[in-house]
Amino acid sequence: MAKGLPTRSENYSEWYNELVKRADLAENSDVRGCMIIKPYGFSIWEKMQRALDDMFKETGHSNAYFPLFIPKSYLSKEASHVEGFAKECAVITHYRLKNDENGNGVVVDPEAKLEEELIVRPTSETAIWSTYKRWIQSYRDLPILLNQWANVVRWEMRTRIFLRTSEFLWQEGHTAHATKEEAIEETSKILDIYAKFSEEWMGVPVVKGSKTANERFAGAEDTLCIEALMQDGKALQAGTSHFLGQNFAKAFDVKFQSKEGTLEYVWGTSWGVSTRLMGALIMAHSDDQGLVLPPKLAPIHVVVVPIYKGEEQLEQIRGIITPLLTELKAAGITVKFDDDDNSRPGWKFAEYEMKGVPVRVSVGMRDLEKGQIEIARRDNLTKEQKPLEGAGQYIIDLLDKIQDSIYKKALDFRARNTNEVNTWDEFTAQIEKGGFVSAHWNGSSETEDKIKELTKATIRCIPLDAKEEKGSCILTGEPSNKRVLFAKAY
RNA sequence: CGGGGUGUAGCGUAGCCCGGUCAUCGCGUCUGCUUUGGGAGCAGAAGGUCGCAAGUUCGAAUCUUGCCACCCCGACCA
Repeated sequence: MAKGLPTRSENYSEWYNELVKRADLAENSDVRGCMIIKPYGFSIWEKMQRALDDMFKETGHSNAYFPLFIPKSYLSKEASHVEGFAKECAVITHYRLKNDENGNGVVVDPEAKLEEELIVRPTSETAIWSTYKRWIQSYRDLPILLNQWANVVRWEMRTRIFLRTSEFLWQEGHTAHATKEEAIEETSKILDIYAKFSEEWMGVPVVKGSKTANERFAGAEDTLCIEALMQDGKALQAGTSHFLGQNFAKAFDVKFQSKEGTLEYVWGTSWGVSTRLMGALIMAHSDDQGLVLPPKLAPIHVVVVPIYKGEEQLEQIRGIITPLLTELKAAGITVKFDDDDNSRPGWKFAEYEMKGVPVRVSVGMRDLEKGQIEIARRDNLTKEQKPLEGAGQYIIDLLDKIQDSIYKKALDFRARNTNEVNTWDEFTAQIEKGGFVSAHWNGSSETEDKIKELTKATIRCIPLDAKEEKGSCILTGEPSNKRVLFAKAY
């Protein structure tokens, strides 16, 4: 009989891997570094997509689709972009296989070598800007606000399911603007959408900030990000929004004629969140019993488990519970009545806890006699008896309460695990303990590198709301005027 | 690409040192009956090129060599 998970305190990463499998979210594929997202896991991703997509549409963006393959030469047009991605690109060199003459299956046909090799997109800036060159001539063509939902490939050396896979799913927004100000505004507008989504839908509090030069996107002038804190005290970059300046416009020669008649380079942004969010969701809330899902992203909100002996009792329960199911469904709540006779209630309880179903209702003959049902919350594992009368509204309200309470719990966790330090000794000790460490820094990449080398911690971001404060750099003692957020990161 | 480790049924494993009824056990699966308020019990059944290849031997899961795959630790990353 399948029993519990490894606990988080025992072995956090084993707990995570096991949970992903046992909750039916995903599994590793036969291709190294790639994952098979299973139906239950994918339906969570679909809910994420839907919510984000709606927000993008509300802010004037449209979806489009660009090809998986990018001519190799495109990548090299923007210097720092190539440098950032060249080391992790899958390359298409041939377009045909043939039967091996020695009968060993199929082999690459050497006759079918491509004139120009193609790369599998690690991101689409180059494909998109080479297109924008054709689409943009005048200020009237601007802005262009596009998004695409796609898969990308980055040939990672070490992979973790959802957190870092060689192929992952994401959305990438690519916008083009006439002015610098407008592009910068777009960058922060998107960051706000990401933060709102993370907090209100995923129940994961995030810090909005900007990246240091070291952590910036290859080809960006400025990278904004949302950073979340996982239960093991490590930080996770959950989304990024880049101000590209005119870098890609210059690389791809994208100019427009302004109202005044001058010819100017276009300003750009790009932004994305990926299936990594699934990892954030899992690690932010789940416990040793399994997954804990915020109701807004749960594929099943409520599961009803009948407890019965024989067909007759089952039908009796079904009859009495049906109005409740109907009421909940009418309120847009996804309910599953689990009348599978092959597994027993105890097994079902454990199984739905593993899968993170927010609310479980169980009903047996004892309850029917008293006109009540048992309602159990996944997030805090409490259960209570409630009269069947009025249970529908109670559950509807409960789901909101759970959504809220999951967020508050994560917020509280982050507050307890965010610490200000002022000396190097405090710093190293606190980094060792985990969590966000807020400290002064002299602003140089060399110092950041040195700190990383010594402690494995990186600057997750310079928080947007960082207040002016005189201090001295944690490593060098040089003056600094604001604190930045350090952590060990995924 | 460096350093370490592991490959035996769908999954997890014993056996390997010391070659010979050793292919073990648990879970899962299938059939039947009894069960059903926190991961059911009994009885029966199916399921394996012991990672691949070559070698040593009368005989190889076990010894030798080569190859492959995966995992962990490092360098790189959303």
